[in-house]
Amino acid sequence: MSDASQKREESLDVIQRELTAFARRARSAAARLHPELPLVSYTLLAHIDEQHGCRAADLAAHYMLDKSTVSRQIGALEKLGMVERHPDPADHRIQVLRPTQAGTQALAATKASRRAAYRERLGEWTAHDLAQFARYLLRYNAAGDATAP
Amino acid sequence: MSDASQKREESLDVIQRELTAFARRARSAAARLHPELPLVSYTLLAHIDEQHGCRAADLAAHYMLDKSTVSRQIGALEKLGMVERHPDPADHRIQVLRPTQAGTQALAATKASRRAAYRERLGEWTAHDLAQFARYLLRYNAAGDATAP
DNA sequence: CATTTCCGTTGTACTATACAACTGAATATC
DNA sequence: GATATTCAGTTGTATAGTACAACGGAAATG
Repeated sequence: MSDASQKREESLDVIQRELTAFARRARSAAARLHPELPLVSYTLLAHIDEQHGCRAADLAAHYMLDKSTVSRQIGALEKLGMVERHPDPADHRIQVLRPTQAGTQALAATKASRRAAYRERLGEWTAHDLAQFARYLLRYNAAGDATAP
Repeated sequence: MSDASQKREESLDVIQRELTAFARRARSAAARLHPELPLVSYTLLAHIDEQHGCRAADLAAHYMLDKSTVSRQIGALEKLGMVERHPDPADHRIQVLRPTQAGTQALAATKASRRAAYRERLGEWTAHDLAQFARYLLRYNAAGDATAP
């Protein structure tokens, strides 16, 4: 194996290991830091908000979740008063999901507290390094959803 | 807010969002690609292997898992014949965990298949970008285990 | 129409996880 | 040296998140 491709392999191994380590820790850390709005709910709620309303099937597709999982998660969010289901007049099979005011607020609060945590954690980084890291992550995630990790 | 710190905030948001997206997908993708050795078991087994034997408490600390969780995971790995527990003669409280031959093999196989997936996914990247990305991930993960995401 | 396909719910089961209570072993304190 | 404390691991119990399968109603397609 050439020297260059040797280096590539090493980098790949590091990326694999570190991303996996991150994934392994993400949930517990999120649960600890934001008990009021669990990671999964947060993620779904954020997506609903960004899309300005969407269907359960969209969430399932986007996050590779079973529709039953999404259905229950939405149920939980509804019980918390964070989302509302609006029947679509044009197609009675569809429910359009929208964040309630409480949902929007909770989302903003969680987003702010997460941002603060990241700001602290990455406080030593230069703006250039942050921008580079963000760019790499975007590129990585865009590279095909089905291949990780 | 200054222009520079505006940029910082944007990068932080991207990093937060992309890492979260990754974490959300990691489990299902791993389960799909490697049904024979689940993500958690794989991770623990890999750590045991890299450390050339370690204690359950080390695993718990490193992955921020409860010791009961580790205990059960190790139990599962043992039942699969992938790890052995060796009592430490110097301290009878301690069990040194070691991969069995079967464990080492399964680990190698899974590692190879993951590496192949990564190689394909990141095939377009230059060696330099891979190295940079790996560096950032290492730095990120080293920056304090308790703050993410 | 009849069939198929789509959207969502519900029943059931499994995995990963945490917390608490416990056992046994080593260390510290008096 | 006896007692108390701390440490390593197990087990009981509970919970969250998830998948798969079976279903119901609604729409699209033949």
